[in-house]
Amino acid sequence: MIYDFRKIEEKWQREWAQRGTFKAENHSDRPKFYVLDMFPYPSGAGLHVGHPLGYIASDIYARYKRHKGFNVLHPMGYDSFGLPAEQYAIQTGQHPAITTETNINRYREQLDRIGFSFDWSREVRTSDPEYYKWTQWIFIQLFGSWYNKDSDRAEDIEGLIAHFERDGNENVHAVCDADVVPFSAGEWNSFTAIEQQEILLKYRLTYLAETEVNWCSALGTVLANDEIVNGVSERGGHPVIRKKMTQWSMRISAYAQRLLDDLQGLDWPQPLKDSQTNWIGRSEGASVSFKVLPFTNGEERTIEVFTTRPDTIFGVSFMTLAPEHELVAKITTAQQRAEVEAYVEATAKRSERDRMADVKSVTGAFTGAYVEHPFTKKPVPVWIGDYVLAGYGTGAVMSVPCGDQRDHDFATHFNLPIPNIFEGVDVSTEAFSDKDGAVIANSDFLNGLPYKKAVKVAIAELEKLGQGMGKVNFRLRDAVFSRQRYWGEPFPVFYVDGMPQMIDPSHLPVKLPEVEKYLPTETGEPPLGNATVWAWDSENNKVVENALIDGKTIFPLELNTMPGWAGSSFYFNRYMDPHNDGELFSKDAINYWQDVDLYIGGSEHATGHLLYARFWQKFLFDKGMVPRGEFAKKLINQGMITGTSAFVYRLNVKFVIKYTLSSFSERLVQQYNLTGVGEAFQDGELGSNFLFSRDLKDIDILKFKENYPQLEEKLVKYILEIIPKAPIDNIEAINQFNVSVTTKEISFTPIHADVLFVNSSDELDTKAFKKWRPEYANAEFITESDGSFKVGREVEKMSKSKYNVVSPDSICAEYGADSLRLYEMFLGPLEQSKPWNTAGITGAHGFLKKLWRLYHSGPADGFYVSAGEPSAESWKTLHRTIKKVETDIGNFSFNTSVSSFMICVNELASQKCHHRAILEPLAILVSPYAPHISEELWQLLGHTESIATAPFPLFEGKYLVESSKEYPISFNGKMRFKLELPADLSPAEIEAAVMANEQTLVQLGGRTPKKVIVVPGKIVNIVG
RNA sequence: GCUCGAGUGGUGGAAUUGGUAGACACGUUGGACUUAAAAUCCAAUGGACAUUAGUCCGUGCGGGUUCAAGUCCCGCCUCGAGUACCA
Repeated sequence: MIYDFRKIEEKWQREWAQRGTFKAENHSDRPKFYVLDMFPYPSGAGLHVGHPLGYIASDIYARYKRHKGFNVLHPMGYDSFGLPAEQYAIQTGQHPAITTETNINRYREQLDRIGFSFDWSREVRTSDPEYYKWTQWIFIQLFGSWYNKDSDRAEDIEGLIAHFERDGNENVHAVCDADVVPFSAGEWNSFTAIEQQEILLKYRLTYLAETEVNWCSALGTVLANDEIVNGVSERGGHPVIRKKMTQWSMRISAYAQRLLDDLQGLDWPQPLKDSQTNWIGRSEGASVSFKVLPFTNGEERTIEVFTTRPDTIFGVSFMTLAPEHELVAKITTAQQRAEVEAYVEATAKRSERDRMADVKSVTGAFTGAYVEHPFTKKPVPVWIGDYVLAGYGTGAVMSVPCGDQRDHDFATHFNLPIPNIFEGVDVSTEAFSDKDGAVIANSDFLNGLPYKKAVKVAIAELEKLGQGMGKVNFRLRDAVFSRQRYWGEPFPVFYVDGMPQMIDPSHLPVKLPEVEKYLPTETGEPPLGNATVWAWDSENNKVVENALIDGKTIFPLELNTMPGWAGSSFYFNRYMDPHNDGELFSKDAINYWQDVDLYIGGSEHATGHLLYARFWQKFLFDKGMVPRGEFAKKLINQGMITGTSAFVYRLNVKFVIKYTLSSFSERLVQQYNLTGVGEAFQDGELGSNFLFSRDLKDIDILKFKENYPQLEEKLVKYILEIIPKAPIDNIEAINQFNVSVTTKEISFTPIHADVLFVNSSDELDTKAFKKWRPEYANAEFITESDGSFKVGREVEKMSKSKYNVVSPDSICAEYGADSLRLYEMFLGPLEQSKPWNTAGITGAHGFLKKLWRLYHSGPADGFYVSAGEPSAESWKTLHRTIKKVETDIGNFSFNTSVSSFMICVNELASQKCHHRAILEPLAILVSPYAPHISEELWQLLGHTESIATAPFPLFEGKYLVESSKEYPISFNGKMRFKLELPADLSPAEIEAAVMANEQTLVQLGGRTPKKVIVVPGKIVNIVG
């Protein structure tokens, strides 16, 4: 009876769906286990074999946990808002909701074929109004909260208002805008409502503020820092510049310290934690304020700087501000104004990418202003320079050229003094930035102190002056939360007198309006401005169309939408109770499921999704809505499956054309610098129409001429056909030339061939290739000596543009989902990146056939297991496998457990084991990996219930007890032979037995060993 | 530049706490079955030398510790990932 995987897989996928086998209950006596995958963005390209890798691993784990008696939550959904759907809409006019729906259906079809045990009844889609209702709801909660540094958590804004009414903002320690001015209770109460709202906005956890943003004009939107890679947009690679715009921001910076601290307790990959630590970028130092000179008409200005080296304060010889620093315009002297303004303008125009590409060149300008050194009271010149970043610290630095290389470069370039404050160090050519090697000198009260002490003393002295204090600074900046896009969550916000108002949660969701154009409007307004009327009727509490904004009952709505990460920052909680219309999730559900036990996804989300999601989780935790401050206990980054691209090699040729002139004019002589000789030469280069097989491409011009004389002739002919006939465009002159071509140099350009046209022996279907690339329709394929045309191979990222995509559907069709699952796991360690090679799948497929045969090789055709007692050998094989598989799953070492299955089946087959006592537990062991075949065998074994919840076989050590051990006997550490000895011998007995052995005597050749090492149960080493 | 991670056969990769290097699979070669192919099964497969027995070499390179090193220590090399003027 053959293993008909198509029938079996289709049958069980249908059965599971009908029976609701994997539906998780929110109430259970069994312990809970939550296994989560990062939900995909449903792109138009569909899945390739790299995508399901993590899903397969998590599915194995989820199935294993079900066998172990857990109530498993294993949901799946779609992160379905985002740029590509919208870009597609702009190009084709198709509504993103429609293309998204199509893509989701395709994804679902592909996922279903792989046999995942997802509980689809809990599916969420971020673009579904029933879902984004809650994204909007959380936004409202954030708006209604402020961060209290004293309690170190987010609190309701009402409490803050009460405090203002009672005591003003004195003694309020909030994480908020730096430019909040102090006010008393009396002042607060006398402020207008709008003034009060303006002040409160500076405290809220999400706030509207004019900030420096990353503006990408090609995408027509702002981008978050993690959406920019190497100075260009992550999507599309468009240039990005810094620009001031009024935007919604999220005060993630309030949580910087907690986000850092709580990493400690997470079982996440170290590289991922490192990159979050890096991104948060905590640094300890001091803030120092410098007074701006002179103190005219009583107006005293100071410039704040942050430094990690307050100990070097006596080395300050100038100060540098970021060109965007707000004081630049105010302190620049009339004399320097023109230069400074020109510099500021020039830097503002530069894109991020230009700036990054140009790190080495030093630029800047002198403002003409001076500040006073806090200790020496000497004037310090103030410069601006773009090496100082506006967004970090205060956007100003105290420049210590002897201790900081960038300051040193700047000083050298502009000829500024470089005072030395280190004992016995030469700083004339290079700054001395080694903290621990330094003893401070020329620094008044810091003289003779080492780094750490000097820092302490300097801070203490600054505090005495009231001009500084110890400070911790973070690199992490607040996250810009608005996007000028259509396909995202609308804000639940309308504006009254220019101040943002939250729509009452009872009226959510605020649904996206229909628009005709998805591009931002000409005026730079977001696409929602394209809706005929997109306004809020505050009387009837609804979005209205075709009504005039009157500022009384009809108000303008926020036109921006939320960024992609909004919907993904809490979806793991929503899965717990996805259809709850009255709450984000019920108390019962969240208290039962608590948090994610295992989260699997890509490492590219390290500083985006995974940081934002932790932030929102902490916020919900502060508000008492979730019981855990971290949402995922354990996280694994699956590696990438790379593609194996195929190449053909196009012959390129460098050639010389010789023009022999029968007669030539004075003009030609001049134009081509002819020296009176009747010849002119011109070099040329072109790609030919000849495609070479891979092993032929390592050939030089001499060999080429020798090996392919006819080809060279053709090539010359080809060149003659397509090059201009004469070095001038005078038609009449052509006849005066005799043209000949000599090939001079050849090279090969690799050209992608679609892997679909390549068989397992790397041979290319040249007909299919020609049809696919019409520009090579007339190309000549130069084959190997055996007549085959072979492609070259190279490992690259799997992508459509590289024509190396292998789809899971084609694998499922040819080998089955179980084969795909096994093979993906078998490829190598989960976390590692590894190349896909379709040829290898026969190994996994062959294993499944052998497994099937194990249950089908009785006396008659068909299913067969026997009763009775299996051999000791078979018991040993089974229990060794149970043990191995359990430890492997525990270590997420799925590749090694697949090989242990292979070993097990190979052994059982050679033992001719047909015993139910062995084959029944074996089916369960294999079931997490290859669920379809296991279900089928389980049913054939006579079970009516699904195998999914069958208890995992218990390991029993008694089956592995050995009566003897085959000892490797080594001499000076080199294994020479093996010796079977009883397992219960003492070391002395082992030694005696080994020394008495014939082979030992041969090895020793009469010498007496110096020492014999016996490790019972392991090895014997004879040192001679 | 900085921070991580990794280098093992033709290929993907195994190797418990320092204890038989190369499990398992792909590929290759040879054989059986077959009219033939597919499928299946059997055997060989790190390199060199050797008729066999066997010997020597071998986990990126150079040292070291140890009875014993892919594994531990020191110094390099190469590749990959992340980050990048963070004061």
